[in-house]
Amino acid sequence: MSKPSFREQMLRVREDAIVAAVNRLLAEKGYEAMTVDEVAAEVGIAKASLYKHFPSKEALAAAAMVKVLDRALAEVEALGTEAALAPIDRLRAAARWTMRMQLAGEMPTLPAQNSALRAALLADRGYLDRLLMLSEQLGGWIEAAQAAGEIDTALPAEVVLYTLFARACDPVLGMLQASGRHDDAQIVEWVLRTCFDGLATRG
Amino acid sequence: MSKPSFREQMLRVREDAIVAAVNRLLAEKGYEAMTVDEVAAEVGIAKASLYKHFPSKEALAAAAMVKVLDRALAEVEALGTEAALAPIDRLRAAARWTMRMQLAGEMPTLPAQNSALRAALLADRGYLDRLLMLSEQLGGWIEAAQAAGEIDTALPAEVVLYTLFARACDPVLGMLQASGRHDDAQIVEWVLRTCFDGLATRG
DNA sequence: GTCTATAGCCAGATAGAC
DNA sequence: GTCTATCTGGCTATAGAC
Repeated sequence: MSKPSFREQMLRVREDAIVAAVNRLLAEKGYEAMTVDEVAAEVGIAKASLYKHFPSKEALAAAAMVKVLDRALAEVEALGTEAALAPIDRLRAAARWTMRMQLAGEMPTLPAQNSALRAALLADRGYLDRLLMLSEQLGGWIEAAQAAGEIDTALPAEVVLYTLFARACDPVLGMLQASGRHDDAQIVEWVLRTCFDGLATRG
Repeated sequence: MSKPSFREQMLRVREDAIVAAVNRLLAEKGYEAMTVDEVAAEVGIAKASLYKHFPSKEALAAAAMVKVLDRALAEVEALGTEAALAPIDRLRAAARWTMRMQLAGEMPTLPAQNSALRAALLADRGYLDRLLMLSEQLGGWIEAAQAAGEIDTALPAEVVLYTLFARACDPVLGMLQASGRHDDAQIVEWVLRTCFDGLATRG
């Protein structure tokens, strides 16, 4: 590996800024409502310059989604090294991380079933590879948690996995935050509780 | 009340057809991705004719949302008359109904935080009135369920209410349906279980 | 690689005949 | 009220100078 030149570093920094802006806008308004003009304005460059870095709006969004998955994979890897955690507590910690991300305005919502973005992501090898890797990591924890009697064995691992992905975009977080009556930490704990313990009384 | 004329009946039937088409398209692709041309094509009339019935795309969507709330209110009213049901079972039945609606492709997704539709709905008295009425009905059941020890009292009623609304649009249902490996009834029961009983083992 | 300016397209909304 | 045809604006994407 040769040391990257100054120009290459600048390029990388700029592209990171672009991806960060896209990520924020995706989280705020979703793919369809986000415009390339807004992205350019937020980064502070001309729209044409964006297209020198990314060939299309879809590629822009895909890069942001890949970055989110990379962050999630890093988080999961870090959780995996904490030997003291029970499998269900790893899952809980991962879910807590996604919820904090969402409240911070940095978690793009899942693409709707029939979105132009969805088609682009399904054709993106980098995205699919990371999604698969994350699914396998979490799937391993889910099976371990079920084997340890921590997760309901009446639920297929697939259902548990999808539920965790969906909770990363749970609109309940935003609704509670919008009400302005609660702080973020409290909101996260409530939603985590509904996710893992359910609405019904435990007894 | 005078008997409606034939013309008025035809008008009503046509507008019902329009609202039904909008409802289906909203459920399928969401507000931003739905086009007025598609609505017109599905109803089988010219786009300009649509605008004789509804002044804008937003009004079109709002009418569909109002209709959904009316159906939900009717369902809730019917559940309220079944004296044998415990409060939590009323809530469960209401949630089951929304999930079946979603799997049938008839439940529009909640408008995103920053959507043009959201602003229109917040300015629509008919929508807000119905939403409030539904919230009060469900809120009453939630408090009764908590008083009876059926719903976790560590959760504010507000959190429970928002969670039930959010589960009406839970993407997990669509993901499981898309996998094609399970039938709708099974999917509903799994998601209901995750909602009320949580992912963690009970016992 | 950055910019300004604009092409090309598509969707919401409207005009005007019938 | 229905239609065909069109207007208008905004959005993705590109041309071309520097």
